[in-house]
Amino acid sequence: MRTQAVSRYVDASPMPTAVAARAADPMAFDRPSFPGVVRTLGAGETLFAEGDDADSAYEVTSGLLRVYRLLAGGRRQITGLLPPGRVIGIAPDGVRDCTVEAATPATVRRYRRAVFERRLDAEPGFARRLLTAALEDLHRAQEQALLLGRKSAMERLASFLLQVPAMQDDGDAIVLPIRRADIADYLGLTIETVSRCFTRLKTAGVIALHAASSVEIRDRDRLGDWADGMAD
Amino acid sequence: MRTQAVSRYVDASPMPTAVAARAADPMAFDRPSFPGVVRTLGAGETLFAEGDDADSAYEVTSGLLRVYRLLAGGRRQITGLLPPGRVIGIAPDGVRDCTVEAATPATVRRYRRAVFERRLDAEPGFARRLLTAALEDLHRAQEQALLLGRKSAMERLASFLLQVPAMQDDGDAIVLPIRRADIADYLGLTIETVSRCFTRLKTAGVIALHAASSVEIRDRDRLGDWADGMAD
DNA sequence: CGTATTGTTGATTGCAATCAATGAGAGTGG
DNA sequence: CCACTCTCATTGATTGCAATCAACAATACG
Repeated sequence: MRTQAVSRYVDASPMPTAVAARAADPMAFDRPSFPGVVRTLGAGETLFAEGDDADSAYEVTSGLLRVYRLLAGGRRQITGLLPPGRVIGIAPDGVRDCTVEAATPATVRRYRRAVFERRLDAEPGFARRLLTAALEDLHRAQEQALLLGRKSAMERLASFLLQVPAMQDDGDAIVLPIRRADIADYLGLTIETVSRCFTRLKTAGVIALHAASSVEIRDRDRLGDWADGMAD
Repeated sequence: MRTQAVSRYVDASPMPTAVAARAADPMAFDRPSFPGVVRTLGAGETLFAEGDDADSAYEVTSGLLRVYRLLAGGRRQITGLLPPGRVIGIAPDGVRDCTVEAATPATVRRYRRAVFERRLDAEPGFARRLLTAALEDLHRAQEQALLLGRKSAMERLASFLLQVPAMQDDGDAIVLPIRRADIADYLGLTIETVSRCFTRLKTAGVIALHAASSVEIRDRDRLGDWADGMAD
């Protein structure tokens, strides 16, 4: 039952089940010989900030982190929304180049620089796995550049909704774990524009909005058309 | 002499001297045991295209490559401009996710997948160097996202001019190896807007335009102010 | 020297930002 | 349980920046 799935999310965990499952492995850094220390973050809590000394890397184990950079006048660009399984904070030069906060209540496993280095030397293939992960991040960054540089507001939101399956409950019912402000800053828009685009998609019958944070994708194909600028 | 430096660029190589120097090493993949095959590209020539099978990686050895993605309606977003020393094309999944062309006449060294793999296994630390390079790319991508998502046209162009030292002749005389169309597609703008911004910076006395491709930075600090939105 | 390509400038339009209220929940305390 | 408040989201009116449309200028090139 869809409703049940949603309430399960609300009751127990900040992330839908699909994500909890993903959290179980993909990267799975934790090893007895290279222990990660679990840290719990409340919503909005900062993991680290731009300019800080970087002496650890982190793997997201639950919740959602937001990575961002700030500009004069308080302008913010969110460059990443990290679901469980993603790694953040490897900084060869020792200084943080972005700020990371919990967008929802979250947990991470922390790996101290020394432990990380030791493992890079001891475990052949570890650097390679990290390389693959970094290249995936790079691909996502490229995708975001395309979105920010060349897509209209409607295309941005539609692309976003299609790309969020990371936080998706199956059955096309999505519970967005983040607020309009985060979506706006991720898409390079304002909250008003994001809201208007939601309304337009709803009016077009492509999505249903049960609550501000509960979106149901009614017609995935047509949403894809919006994302590609093939609809109007 | 400044003029000499510029003419040296025009006469001999598509890249100014500073870059030729950089080309000598930073990454320096070439090893007798892991040979890279040199390939020469004419201006506009394609190295590989989105969707192609990926069986090689490349190191830029001269010139400038442009990395881009396309959207419906011919919209193009350039996600990277690669000077000598940069590596492109490592694709664990075997499929190209972007197109790479020579923005100027260029040369690259090609490393076949098999050679690359062999080296990853044989040379400890190679994967780590690649990881560091990928993380640097990631940082640049983040910077670009900030620019595309939150900066005004003037801020974008000013940031671009300050960040191009990769192609810079010392003495603040820059010969831009690329056309307005490339700058526009890199900055998420149109050529008209780029042109207007150049004119405004020139009128403000911050830069001088000797020719369309020859820009001289007259006041680096004030250009920095423009880049940060602190000028008007 | 003529043609093609690239760059600049001007006029106008249009999309998203900004400014300004209003509405909808969630949590609190009476 | 119901005001009350606080935060977040939606909607409306207007502005403003950059895109588009349209000439025109400059440079490269055969």
